[in-house]
Amino acid sequence: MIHRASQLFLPTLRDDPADAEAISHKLLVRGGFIRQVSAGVWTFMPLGWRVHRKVEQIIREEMDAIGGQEMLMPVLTPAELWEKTGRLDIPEVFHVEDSPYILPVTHEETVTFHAREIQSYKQLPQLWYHFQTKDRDEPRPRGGLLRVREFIMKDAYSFDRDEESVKVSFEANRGAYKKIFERCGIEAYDVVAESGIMGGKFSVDFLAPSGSGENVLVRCQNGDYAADGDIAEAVPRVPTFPETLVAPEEISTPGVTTCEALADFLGVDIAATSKAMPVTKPDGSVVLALVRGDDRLSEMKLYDAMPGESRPSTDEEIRAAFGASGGSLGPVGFAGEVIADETLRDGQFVAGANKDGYHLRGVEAGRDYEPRFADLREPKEGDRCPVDGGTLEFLVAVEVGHIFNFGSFYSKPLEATFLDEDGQEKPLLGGSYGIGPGRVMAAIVEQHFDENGIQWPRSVAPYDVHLVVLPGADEIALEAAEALSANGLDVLLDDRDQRAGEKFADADLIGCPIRVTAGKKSLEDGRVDVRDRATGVERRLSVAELGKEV
RNA sequence: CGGGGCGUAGCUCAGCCUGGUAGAGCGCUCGCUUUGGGAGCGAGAGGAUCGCCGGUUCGAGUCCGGCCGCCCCGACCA
Repeated sequence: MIHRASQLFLPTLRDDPADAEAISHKLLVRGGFIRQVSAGVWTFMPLGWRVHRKVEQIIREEMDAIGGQEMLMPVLTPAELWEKTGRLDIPEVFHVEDSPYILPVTHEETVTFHAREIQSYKQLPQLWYHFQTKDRDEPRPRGGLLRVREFIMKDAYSFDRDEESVKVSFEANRGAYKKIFERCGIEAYDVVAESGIMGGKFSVDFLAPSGSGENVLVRCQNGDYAADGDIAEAVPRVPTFPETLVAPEEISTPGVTTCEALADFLGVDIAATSKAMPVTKPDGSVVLALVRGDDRLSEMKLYDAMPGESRPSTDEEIRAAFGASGGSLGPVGFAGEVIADETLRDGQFVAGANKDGYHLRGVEAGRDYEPRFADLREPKEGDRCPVDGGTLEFLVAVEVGHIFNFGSFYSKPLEATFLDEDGQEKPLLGGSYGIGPGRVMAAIVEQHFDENGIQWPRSVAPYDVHLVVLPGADEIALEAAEALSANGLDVLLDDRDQRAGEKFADADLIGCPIRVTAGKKSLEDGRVDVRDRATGVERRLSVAELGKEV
């Protein structure tokens, strides 16, 4: 197939758009792939839509390969369904004014509505999917296609009879996702996602390292460990402890309220200090979370250690519970519960004395206070791999896929049950598996570009070949285009009346994997120049060779 | 929702501090010369109620107030 650039709606831009920061945002806009309509709301222009559809097709093939059945569920969804599952109050849900409908963020309710037609274990398992628009009133769209308010998602849903079967479905989808990302040319890691907030259900994220993104991927340089930065377990360095004391010793630390200042003031390793973070539970009780002075408290992990709605304590609550202000708080003498990070299990630390302007040296867990231990710290640069002690890398990443085991969360309220072999009526066990092709596009660009533009992997490129026609070479260019097209390749024939430099610049920007140039040199020797976009390697081939070799 | 920034031509921006009748480059049209990495010369068209509303002033793109939109950081994120 041949498309003439002179007839396409393909507005490329010489300058970066003023409001773009992320590479993928800049290049996709400049290359004429996408345009913004309003914050987080985007149009895919002809070129962008071609890429989107290629990504879709890869996803479709891999879903079909594991037995997925494509269907299409509507966007408009009765709010009633969501009322039953308790998701109507999710703030991101768009409500349609003066109507009983909502615009859903995903389709679990709708798919479970249909799953009610499953009657017997004999019909299980099922795997259904569709590509459909999702609307989410995101508080903050950002980064071009990286986070948007409306997008097309491939969401798949599995239904199974028991946990064992759920596992099989889940792993099948995980495998399909790996193939999808591989085929799209994306380096992605499947990592266990934060599960605490979802009440123990299991989910896996696929994180693609990227120049910009909202997630942090923690990865061992030896390749044996990868995790979401929110919940990664990493091995912190061992502190240098001062001389051991038989009992805590009070010291005056006037005006010292941060661990950094404390370590400086006392001349001790900051890792040998402890940091107290009081939180208040719904019943009003104050719990003290304790981490090492050089660590940050992970809210996610604290939630895991102490489920329920807690929040940082107010100044008044702190004063009442400790008799001191923030900056001088510590576990010794505190009457409430203390949850201490594992790093505080051994050794003696400097802690707040619960007396403004004073700290205690030589505070030891188990001797001076009785904590409950938990993993509470945020992993950080310099930590070691929990598997082999190797160096950990912290990479900004984009979440390109999320697979989720939700059990009977939806089937129970929506009464989607089946009759099992033992004659018992049981709720279907579900899983959901999402990928946003638009975000995948952005991630591909984030991983494949240079200073001149995008370098699409062949599998998703808008066209296989960008054929640059220079003056006088129209005839041989057309022959070349037809030879390539006859070979099953999609050709962008740049027949615009523009200078060579501009055409080359556009070709680099748009990023088709192969560029063919027909120009003066072709007229001399009857051949064309074939250049690989990614490597820059160029060779001269006859039209006949083109058909065979490209 | 908190913090910061921005809003002037299709695009990228200057002008605002210090108020006085709106600018540049790119783009667009035509011609000639050029033509293998964003050309040169000439001619030309069109183009911004300076985001909106209000205020101050003889006079507001410029100063003041309010609002809206967009971007970035944070919070949030099925």
